[in-house]
Formats: sequence, structure tokens, C-alpha cells
Amino acid sequence: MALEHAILVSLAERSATGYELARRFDASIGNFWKASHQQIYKVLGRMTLDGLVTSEVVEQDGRPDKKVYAITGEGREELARFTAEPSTPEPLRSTFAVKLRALAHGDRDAVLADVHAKRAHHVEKLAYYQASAERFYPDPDALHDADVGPYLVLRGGIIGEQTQISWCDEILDRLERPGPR
Amino acid sequence: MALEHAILVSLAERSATGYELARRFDASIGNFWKASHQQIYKVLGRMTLDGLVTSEVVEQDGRPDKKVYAITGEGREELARFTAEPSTPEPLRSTFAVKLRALAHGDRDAVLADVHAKRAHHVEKLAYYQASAERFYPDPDALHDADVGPYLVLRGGIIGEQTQISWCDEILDRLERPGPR
DNA sequence: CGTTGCACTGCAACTGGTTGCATATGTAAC
DNA sequence: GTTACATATGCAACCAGTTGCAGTGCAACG
Repeated sequence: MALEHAILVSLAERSATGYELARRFDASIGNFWKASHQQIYKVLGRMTLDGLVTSEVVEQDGRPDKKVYAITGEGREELARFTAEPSTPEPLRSTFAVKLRALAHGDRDAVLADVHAKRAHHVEKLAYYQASAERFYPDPDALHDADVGPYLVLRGGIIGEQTQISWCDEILDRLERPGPR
Repeated sequence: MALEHAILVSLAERSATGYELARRFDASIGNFWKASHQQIYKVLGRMTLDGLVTSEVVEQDGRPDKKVYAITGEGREELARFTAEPSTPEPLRSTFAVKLRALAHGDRDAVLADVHAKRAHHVEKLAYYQASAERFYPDPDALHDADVGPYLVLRGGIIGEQTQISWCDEILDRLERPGPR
């Protein structure tokens, strides 16, 4: 149930509406945890009942009313409890690896095209992460305490994307090698 | 629904019982797709109805009867169709990253202990992957066609684990730096 | 002789997440 | 004027996967 905790982290950094949270889950938080707005509203409802967050309706003109959610003391406790809990190794699921493993039983050219697309995707994400790093943490040796975690997460994103690109290169190098086909 | 395809790949390599598949999903296939035996039996049932696999009951002495599953022509077609289909970027979900991001709101020492545990886990997996590579593909420049896919998947596992270890080292380097805490 | 462990299959209940749809309002572009 | 887009919230139906339980039978360990 880590979506709850991702929401708590996000609200601990700054209170927000469900809609804003959904956008954060498209960008910053979304770099390591994806969630749709439907899911977010659903979970926010349960979290309110559980006392982890509270909401306040704010009227706006020119726009629909919104509910601003804030983390509660209980929410902060839960978040601290979560960080203290030992984590279990995360089961990985890679559709791409399934496809690659199926190479000999399928369409080699199509897989190759897919690897190219995957590579381009990771190049784009890497550029985005690197831009974020330069923008938000230009001097990584002098970070505020509150920034250390987010910075290290971003670093993980960067080296992760670099690795994916290297993997694609290794695959392409082998599959596009002169001769076979 | 990639579990179906993971099962098809596995059965294309060799026919098996649900039980055997479950064990493969603990090891080789399980390196990139996890599934419990309950899930596997459930999906095998559906796949039989869909005509992707067939099963034959084999009596054994000293052991319970078993159902040996084999891929059908239709299953092979589906597998080929799957490899030809462009894949969408996989939404990632990392509980560890959520925790790391929550560093400032939680228990620093506990998170640190968790990073150490995570590092040890990846070191172990890396060793296992490297042993597999040496055992099954001692000469990567001379692979059978059928082995290229599996080999490249294993390579992805190896560089992925190395990256995770580097990430842990970077985190530890920063968090255990003299001075703080 | 009892316990543990492996081989083997499966159902039932639940949870987390996706997809599709509904609804309301204002602003900007065509 | 109409169409599209952004803001804003949410329900209902469905699907994939997890957890817990249940059962058979043989082999090995102590």
C-alpha cells in the first residue's frame, strides 16, 4: 500500500488538492510511483477516514470548488513508522524482458524497432532528470537536510536511465551486427 | 496481461506442469517476472479455455498425478503477435524510492539499515546472475539463435544489479559521511 | 512413530489498480 | 458559435495479483 505513503510524502512536502497530487504523480513523484487521479481520489477518501489526512473545501471563482488536503499528526506518525519498517525486495515485472526472451519465437525486426523506441524513451527521461538535477540541485555538496532524500532519488533515476540506455545499446549492438537476420 | 506471455515463452522453451512453472518463476523467468503458483494455475485454466495451451494428465507412482501443459499453435501465434506489438513504457513503482524520499520525515538510521540490506540483496543477486552467465553462456560470441534473447535478458539483470549497488553506495557515501547525525 | 518437507493442484476472499464514464465551469483558439 | 482544453471531483465495473486455506501422498529425519 505504498501509494498511501507516496501521498503522505507529497503532502508532507506541501498540502495539495487531489488534482494537484495527480499532476505531481505525472512528474516528480511519478518518477518512481505512478497513480491515476481516480486511484488518488479513492485513496484520499480512505485516508481521510483513517485520520491520516484532513481536507478543507476552498471556493474559487471562475473554477470549481476544490478540496485541499493536508497531512495530520497521525499521518506524520504513519510516515515515520513506514520509513522505519524494513522493506522487502521489490518483485520486478518487465514486459520488455519477457518480449526479449521471446525473441526467437517472434518477430525479430519488430523487437528491434521496440528496442529503438525504448532507447529513445530513456534518452528523453535521462535528459529530463539531468535538467531537474541542474535546476534544483546545482550544488549537490551543499543540500538542505530536506533535499537529501529527493536528490538521492533523482540520482537513482539518472543512473537507472543510463543503465537502460546501455542495455539497449548492447542489445542493438548484438542484434544489428552484420551477418545475421 | 504479460503473465500469459511469460508462461507462453516458458512453455515454448519446454512443456511443464503448473508446479514446474511455479519453480521457474522462482528462478530464471522469475528474474524478470514474479508469479505465485495460485496465479499460475488460475491463468493456465483461462489459457486452456482460450486454446493457447493444452494439458495432458500424467500418472506417476509415488507422486500425485500431474498435468503437463504444452503450448499450442494458437499459443505460438499469440506469442509472435505479442513480440510484434509495440510496448508502452513500463510504469515503475519503487517503495524504496518512496522511503528514501521520505528520509527527512522519518527515521534516518532505519533507512540507512535498509539501504545496507538492499545493497546486500543486490550483491547476492548479481553473484547469482554472473554465475548463471558463466555457466550457461561461457562464450557469448558464439550463441545459438535461441539463446540470444535469454542471454540479453541476463545481461540486463547483471547491469541492473550493478546499478542498484552503485546507487546504494552513493546513498551510503552521502548519508554516512562524517559529521551529521 | 511423528514431524518436516517436497511434489502437486486448486478455491475463496480480498486488495490495489485500470478503464470507462459522468459532471460542472471557465478560458482560449478556430 | 463551436470546439477544445484545463480545472476539479468522483463512481462503477472490471482485472490482475495476493493471502489464506485446503487437500493428497510419499520420503527422509530424528
